[in-house]
Amino acid sequence: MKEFKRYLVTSALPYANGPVHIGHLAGVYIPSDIFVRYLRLRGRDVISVCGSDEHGVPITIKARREGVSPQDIVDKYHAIIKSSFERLGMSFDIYSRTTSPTHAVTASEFFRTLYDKGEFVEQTSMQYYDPEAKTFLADRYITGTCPHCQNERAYGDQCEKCGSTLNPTDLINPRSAISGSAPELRETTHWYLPLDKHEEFLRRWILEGHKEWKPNVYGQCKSWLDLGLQPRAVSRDLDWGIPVPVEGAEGKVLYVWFDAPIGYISATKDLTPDWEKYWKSEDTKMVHFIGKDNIVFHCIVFPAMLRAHGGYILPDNVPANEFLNLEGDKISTSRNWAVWLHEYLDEFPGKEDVLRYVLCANAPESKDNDFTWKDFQARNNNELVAVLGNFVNRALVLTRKYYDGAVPAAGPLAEADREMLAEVPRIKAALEENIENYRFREALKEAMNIARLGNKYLADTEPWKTVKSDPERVKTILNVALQLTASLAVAIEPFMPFTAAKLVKMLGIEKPEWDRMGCSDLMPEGHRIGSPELLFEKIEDEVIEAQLRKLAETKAANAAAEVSQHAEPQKAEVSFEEFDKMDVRVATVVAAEKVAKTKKLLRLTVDTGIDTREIVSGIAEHYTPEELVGRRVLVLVNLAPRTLRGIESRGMILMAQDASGKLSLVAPEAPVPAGSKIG
RNA sequence: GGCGAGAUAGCUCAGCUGGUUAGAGCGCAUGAUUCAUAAUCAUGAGGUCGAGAGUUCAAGUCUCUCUCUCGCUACCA
Repeated sequence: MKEFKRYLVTSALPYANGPVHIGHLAGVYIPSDIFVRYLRLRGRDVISVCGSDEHGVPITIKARREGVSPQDIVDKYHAIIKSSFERLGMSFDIYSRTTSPTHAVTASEFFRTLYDKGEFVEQTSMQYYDPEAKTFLADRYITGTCPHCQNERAYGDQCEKCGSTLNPTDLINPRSAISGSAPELRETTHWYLPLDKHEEFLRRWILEGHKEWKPNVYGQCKSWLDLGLQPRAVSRDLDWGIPVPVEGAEGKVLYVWFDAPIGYISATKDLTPDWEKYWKSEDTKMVHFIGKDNIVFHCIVFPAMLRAHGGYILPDNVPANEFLNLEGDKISTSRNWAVWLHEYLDEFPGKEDVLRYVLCANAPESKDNDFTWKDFQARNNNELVAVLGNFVNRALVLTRKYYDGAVPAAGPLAEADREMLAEVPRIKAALEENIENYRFREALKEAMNIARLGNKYLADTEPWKTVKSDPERVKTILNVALQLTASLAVAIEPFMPFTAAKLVKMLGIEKPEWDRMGCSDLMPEGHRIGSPELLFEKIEDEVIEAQLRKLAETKAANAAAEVSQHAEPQKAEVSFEEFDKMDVRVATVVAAEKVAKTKKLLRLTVDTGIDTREIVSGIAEHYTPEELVGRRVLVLVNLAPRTLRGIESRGMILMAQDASGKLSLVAPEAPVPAGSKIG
């Protein structure tokens, strides 16, 4: 096992086009904060860096939509994210941003170094250009009609209605989102990082050198490597971002995914002049905390960048988590299906640790998980209140009652006392083992075990009874119980820093060092404890119901929005002659089969009354071949033939589509023979 | 279609390189208890470990096939 002298912990840079929600917290920030708080408690040399990711196209689009500048957008969300992190007790050593001056220099120099070393490939391609706005258009800036579902508001990279992934040139009737004019194809040159050149190295480094990475991370990397790596563009034609530091590259900026991870480096530079010690010494352990959507960038692209640059260390581990769902549905910023951190902090003042606890206890460490308000309530009431809060309260109240708040002296230890005290070092070891291997939910369980065992210890020794028969014995019991509360204060600190601080204050001691956990002199004899307060309070049903109502309202609003959104405006008027050109017929499906190696395509043989012909239709996700045979359908028979997957498709089956994209056959109400005309 | 991850008690999850009656927390039932925020403690019920086949003296754990969920990727009206 390699010995490291210091740690560099990075947490995924939140994208500054919206606030942070519980999914981000459970996946990235809570685990990261537990890890660094633990390392600090152990006296390790550790720095934790993070910051807002503020470049990229989505921010410019949001700015345009709201009629403000991209800078306004990132200023707004950077402030919200930064302050909500602070309020949650995130203990970054620095929370920076990628619009900082340091970052501009760092990212620029990084690019230039790779450029000068010849680590890039230059490639010219045809891209849409807006002649009116005099700018190349990013994929997202081009709208047009989706060739698949005819949605007229599809984007150049994706149709949000049918979910298809598109290229800008796929769009029918493309338009610039900036000026509305028709874009033209022009040549543009970009720089590409030839990942294929680093493939062999990455393969060895990850697949052979890091078998200990989490299965989801390792598997995802293997999947990418086995597919074969392709050169990846690192520049974009855009006016928001870090300019490409090359002569003649005016109007080009670094691709956001190139500059974002460099943000970790710039943040470190802003934090300490000693930054190179953390980034360039082999005895530094670098750990990237991210969500599963970032695996490829942190395990493949960024390491390739660092290696191409030279002089930098690579991550020792990338403990990516899976996703957290909310009440059974995927969290979505655009659909407002989320519990927003800043809203939670306002609505649940003083309950920062409850959220931290629940999100850690239920973190999606090995698979996607679900956050429910009912579970949130149950964990608070049955675990935090009943187990942790209750144990501390019992110990402190008894001490006040019997000894007026002064720690009693321990007499000779009985078997039960020794057994109890011996548990703590065992728990301490388990905590260390689990945290250092990124198993935070298991670690949290161990920390809670101190309180659990404490409750059992009190139930077994029954000081409230013994006090009448053997008051001397009770002194020992409560002394032991108080030592436990002090150990507890250290053990829970990485997970629940606010509660730990409150507990330390109630005990009237300094925060004990990690290695003193389990000692039996943490609470010295005669020391006066402070006044007991409750660490946690019950959360009533009404509070949970209110949150559920809020989500129900969101759901209703989304449904309403979807309906209005999809009642698309009427298309341009057509003459009767134009309409009459369409030849729509009733036809009967005589045969149907799946097109091999496709997910959506069916090859249909239909009797149109005119002839029997083949039509390829993308409805395999909505209809099975069996249920189609014999069905009457409407077919546009004089549509120009098109060849799909080597099959000539002659005509189009008419389908109705609902808001969710579900397709439904359209057929005459009464049986009408094949070949009947529609019109 | 290809690839990856997951599928274990009502719920959320542990189960390392295959080895005695499959574990934990919560929930549930019963009992005990009252120092404590009706909190706690004990006991118990509850699982053909997604389905099927195979390897083995022995499989939740290895192999193959299949099903479902999530993700990546390809193809696509």
